[in-house]
Amino acid sequence: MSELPFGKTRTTPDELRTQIDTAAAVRRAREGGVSCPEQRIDRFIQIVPDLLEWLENHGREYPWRHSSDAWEVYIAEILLQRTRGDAVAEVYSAFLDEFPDPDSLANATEEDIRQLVEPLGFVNHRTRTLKEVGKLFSAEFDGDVPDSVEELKRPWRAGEYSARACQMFARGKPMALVDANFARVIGRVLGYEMPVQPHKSSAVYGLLETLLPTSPELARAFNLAILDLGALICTAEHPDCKSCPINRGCVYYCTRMEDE
DNA sequence: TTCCTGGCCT
DNA sequence: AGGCCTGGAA
Repeated sequence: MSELPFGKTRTTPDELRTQIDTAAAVRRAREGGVSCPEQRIDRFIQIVPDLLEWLENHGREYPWRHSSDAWEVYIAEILLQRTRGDAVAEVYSAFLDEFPDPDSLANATEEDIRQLVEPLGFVNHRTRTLKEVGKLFSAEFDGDVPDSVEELKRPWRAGEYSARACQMFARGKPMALVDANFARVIGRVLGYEMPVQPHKSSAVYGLLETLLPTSPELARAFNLAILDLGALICTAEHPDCKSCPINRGCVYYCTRMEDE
């Protein structure tokens, strides 16, 4: 097991082509309204190594990224739902300190939980979810974290993204992740027409599945890189395209330059 | 007002 | 699949 927080950040287009079904990606891209999809996907594969190198130098160092413990990662994913990483980092160690395993969470009072997640918002939601997580894992999984997406999704408000992220980042199982960041970044880079709710679109999941490298270490780096690029550079408003490590391969950037 | 490593309800 | 919601922060 590698201890590198970002996974494998050194790769080449040739290595990626052995791990990515290019023809399938082109098909998916075309379905999403991408013009010249063959060239777009080829261009994308060429800039991925730059993206991963950028991650190596600029990626965010959060404690949950240094952990391969399923409980620590799963808790992080729950706390991170629609919440900034920096905010979660403020309460994360205190939370794990008090609730180091499902049993301790199962035995906690709502007030104990509420107090710890207070600064994050979604307080009622999160308190209920965490309580359910503790009780369910404690009662039905012998105090362990289950090892399948379906089982990880059982607690109320533990959904597709959180479950898949846990399997990806804790268990090293390559998983396509779709949230607002992935949709925005991929949509801009490829010129893909994103639906209103990308995270519930099977077409978007399909596209990300085909683009995801098959090796766990590259898949990890790929996912973290897009996540951090979306948070730090390719932001919803006023993206910092000039600083973007992959602007040379980005439809959004190139279109923008032509307009100016 | 919008955004943040979405998910639930109908 | 579409609508809607939760809260602190920018």
